[in-house]
Amino acid sequence: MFRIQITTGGKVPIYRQVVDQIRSAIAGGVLAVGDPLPSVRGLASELVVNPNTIAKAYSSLVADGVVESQQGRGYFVTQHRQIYTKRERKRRLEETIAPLVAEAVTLGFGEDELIAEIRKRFAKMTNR
Amino acid sequence: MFRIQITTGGKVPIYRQVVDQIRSAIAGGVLAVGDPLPSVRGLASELVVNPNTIAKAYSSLVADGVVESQQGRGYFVTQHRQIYTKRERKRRLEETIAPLVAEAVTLGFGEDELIAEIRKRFAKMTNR
Amino acid sequence: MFRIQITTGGKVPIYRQVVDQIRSAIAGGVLAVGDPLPSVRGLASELVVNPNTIAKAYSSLVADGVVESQQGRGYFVTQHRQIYTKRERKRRLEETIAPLVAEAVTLGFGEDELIAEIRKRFAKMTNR
Amino acid sequence: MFRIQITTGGKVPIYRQVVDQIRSAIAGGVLAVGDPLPSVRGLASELVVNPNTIAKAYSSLVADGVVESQQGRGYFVTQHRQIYTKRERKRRLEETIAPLVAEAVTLGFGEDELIAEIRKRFAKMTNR
DNA sequence: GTGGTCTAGACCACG
DNA sequence: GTGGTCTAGACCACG
Repeated sequence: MFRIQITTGGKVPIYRQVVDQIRSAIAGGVLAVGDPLPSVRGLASELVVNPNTIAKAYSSLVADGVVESQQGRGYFVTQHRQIYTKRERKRRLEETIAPLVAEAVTLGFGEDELIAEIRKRFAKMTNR
Repeated sequence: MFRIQITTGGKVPIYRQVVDQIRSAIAGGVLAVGDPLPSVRGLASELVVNPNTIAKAYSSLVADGVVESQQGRGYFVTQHRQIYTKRERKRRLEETIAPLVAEAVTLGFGEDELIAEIRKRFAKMTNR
Repeated sequence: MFRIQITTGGKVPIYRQVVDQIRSAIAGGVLAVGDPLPSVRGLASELVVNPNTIAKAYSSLVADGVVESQQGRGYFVTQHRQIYTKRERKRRLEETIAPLVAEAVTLGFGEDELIAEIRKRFAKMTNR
Repeated sequence: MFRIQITTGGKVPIYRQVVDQIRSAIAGGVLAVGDPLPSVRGLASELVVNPNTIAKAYSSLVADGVVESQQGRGYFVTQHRQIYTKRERKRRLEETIAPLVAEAVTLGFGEDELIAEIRKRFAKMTNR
């Protein structure tokens, strides 16, 4: 079953977490084309956050063409198209990796430990 | 020679970029224990940013125990002590990993591709 | 009710006074887990100082893990986790004790007098 | 024997450490009235600090009437007089204690642990 | 309304 | 010359 989980108090804003997790769910096949998203109010009350926050996340997904709004029925997953060129995707990935590796080394973790933690994170994502 | 480069207009704040790059330089051995950091004012004028922004970055490095400030002399790389508990270090690593994995998946990268990129990053760091 | 009071013109910086008083309030139970801190702007205008000064104080409390910032909502007292290693905690305590003892001796107080005053301070904290 | 020890990288400036330790030595009887202080240059080279820093510390002691300069011979301990009223001394002590106790509690130390550390600090001072 | 980042600039302490 | 603190004020992101 598809569940969104957020953490508060960290640096990542709630709406970003919602966006990222829905994208991940689509990319991972947990949400298929045509599937409905949870309702804005339902999800907001479940996560105990402001409905505006969920609405903002969904709007951002609509703007990116990942989901569409059907008047009065809710939000649904659309065909997800790759937007960036391969080169651009790689550049963005490398840009994100560099600070992570620096942080991990600062915290005293080695290459293999970091990778083990990343595999755990992936496992957690697909299990959900 | 050790140079810091920043990009403005993106979502990563300037002070964060400075922190990340100095951490990378230390992790990669470009900056060794006892080495001075560029002076706050010098770096600020070189990067054309406000000295307060650099001061904020340096303070954050001091809080993590990787550099220290010597009254009236400047900032220096310290002998790296582990100051956080194992639990806290793990919490921080997970907090950093979660958004990265979400971003990678959003960009269409799978687990193995991400890990390959991370290994490349480690290799690049130690080669230099 | 919880009030912060500062003095200017002394050697203790304003942001330090704010940090110390909030710590005392938490240590003494005046502020409990989950309680909000005064808003940055609200406290700044109440104390007639710049909001940046309060923000600096609050950031320092976040770094020590005693409060957390919730995006767009404010700062809240967290469940207190021990984030530093035993060695680091001891190092910090010694660093704080050394100047205190020097000051006490300079003021003409002996070991037992100082300790009596410290016990009084603890008693005052828990009584409130 | 009388030895001054300083730590760099902390928040307490070097000249303050020198001043405090000399005052403590006098208060503790390690330095008696008429005893000479180490020479400015000698102490500076021993501590590997700028001679101006030592000169500044000694000037501050002269200004407070704790030591006196004898032209061409050096600095000597004079009769130390209490400057503050009892009430003022106590007020200053309490002012210093409050943040220490808050810090100790934040770090997870209890009353007895803090006091044990303070006794250790006193022991270290008199042994030296 | 809440915090987060940044600039421009001042004044001071320390070495 | 070096960092440390603080002000005044702007603009933006988040909820």
